[in-house]
Amino acid sequence: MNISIEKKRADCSALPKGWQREEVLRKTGLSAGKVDVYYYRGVRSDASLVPPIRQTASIFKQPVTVYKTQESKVKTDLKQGTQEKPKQLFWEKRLENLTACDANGVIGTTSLPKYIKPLGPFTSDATTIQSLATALHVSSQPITGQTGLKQTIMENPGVFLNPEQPLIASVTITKDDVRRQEDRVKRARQRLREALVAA
Amino acid sequence: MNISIEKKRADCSALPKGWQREEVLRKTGLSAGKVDVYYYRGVRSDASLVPPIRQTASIFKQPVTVYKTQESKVKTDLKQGTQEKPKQLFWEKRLENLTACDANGVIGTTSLPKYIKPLGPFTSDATTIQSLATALHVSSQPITGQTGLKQTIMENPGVFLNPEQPLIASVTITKDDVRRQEDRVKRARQRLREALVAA
DNA sequence: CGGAGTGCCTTA
DNA sequence: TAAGGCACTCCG
Repeated sequence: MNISIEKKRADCSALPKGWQREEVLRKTGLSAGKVDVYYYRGVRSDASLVPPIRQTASIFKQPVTVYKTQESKVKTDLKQGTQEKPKQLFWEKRLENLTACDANGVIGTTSLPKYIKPLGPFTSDATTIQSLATALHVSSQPITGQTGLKQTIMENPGVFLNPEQPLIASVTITKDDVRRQEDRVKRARQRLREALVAA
Repeated sequence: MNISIEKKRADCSALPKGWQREEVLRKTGLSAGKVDVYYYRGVRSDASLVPPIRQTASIFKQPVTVYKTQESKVKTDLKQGTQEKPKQLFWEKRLENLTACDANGVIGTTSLPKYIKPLGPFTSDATTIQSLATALHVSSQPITGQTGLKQTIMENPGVFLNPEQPLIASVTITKDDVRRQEDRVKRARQRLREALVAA
């Protein structure tokens, strides 16, 4: 019995981060036996497309905040193969014009620390923060930012962006940074205590 | 204002008799601007599908034989376009096993003159006669029979049959043929007169 | 109209 | 001559 592999999909070190190479064997016709090569880019983290949301699960007697850690798998079977649906590469685009608000209007605004530099096809700080916050929330690996060459990424972000990192330039957090942040939290807590005593 | 033709349906000399070519412009999507080409075959005369029939029209006080010279136009709108109903190409098939009869059984049988040769996907003389009789009854153009190559037509009658001609090989009726037929009618009338006198 | 899969031209 | 890369067909 003659066994031959008809489809083979794999990472490939020569490719930019997040890309895969697929080889498909032609099975019929004059060109049967030839191989077609296809390149696919892995999906960027899209957990944020199903954001944490308040909804009522019937086993609880009150609303509960739930979130999905991974996309539910929906498959469309076309012929014998399994087809993936197209997905949004720059999911941050969806959140571009959304802001938190209450009855009095928009709640605060945010700004980036000076050592966090936006990098990618978006320019607003809000978009950068969304990207970073999602990475921190979802990623199981260290957050480093984009480590590729800025020029390379900016010329063709669809190809060269590292899909597993947020839209910021490479960044290093030192022990000092951590210590400074701990101090800041400590001071904020102290002020809160004083305010409660004074009230 | 930019006017472009979205649908264009026309005869095409490169096509077999009775076929039309339609070009449809894709208006949206990735392939917008491309053209899909469809081929349609004109309907073969199907007047015989509404055969002459005895029925009562209320303005007459007795049954009257009526017949339709052309199909009544029934349109089914599918989406925004006008869809035609599929029609039977070889309508003779419907009549294949029908014969005239009276209380005593089948009335007579028919046979073809030797110079009328059946040509098409049917073999019985009865079918050939139905086809020929309908053509003589309905057609406004001269009946010549199928003028294409017999082999071509037989290999793919659905494509190469001339829809405006009956299922007989090309035939020529000479002045002599007409004169012989006139003589035959004259003699039959003569015999009828004699029979009536004798009765 | 989209997409998988094949035809076939181009390049070296 | 092989591999790459479009164009195109065909069918859902």
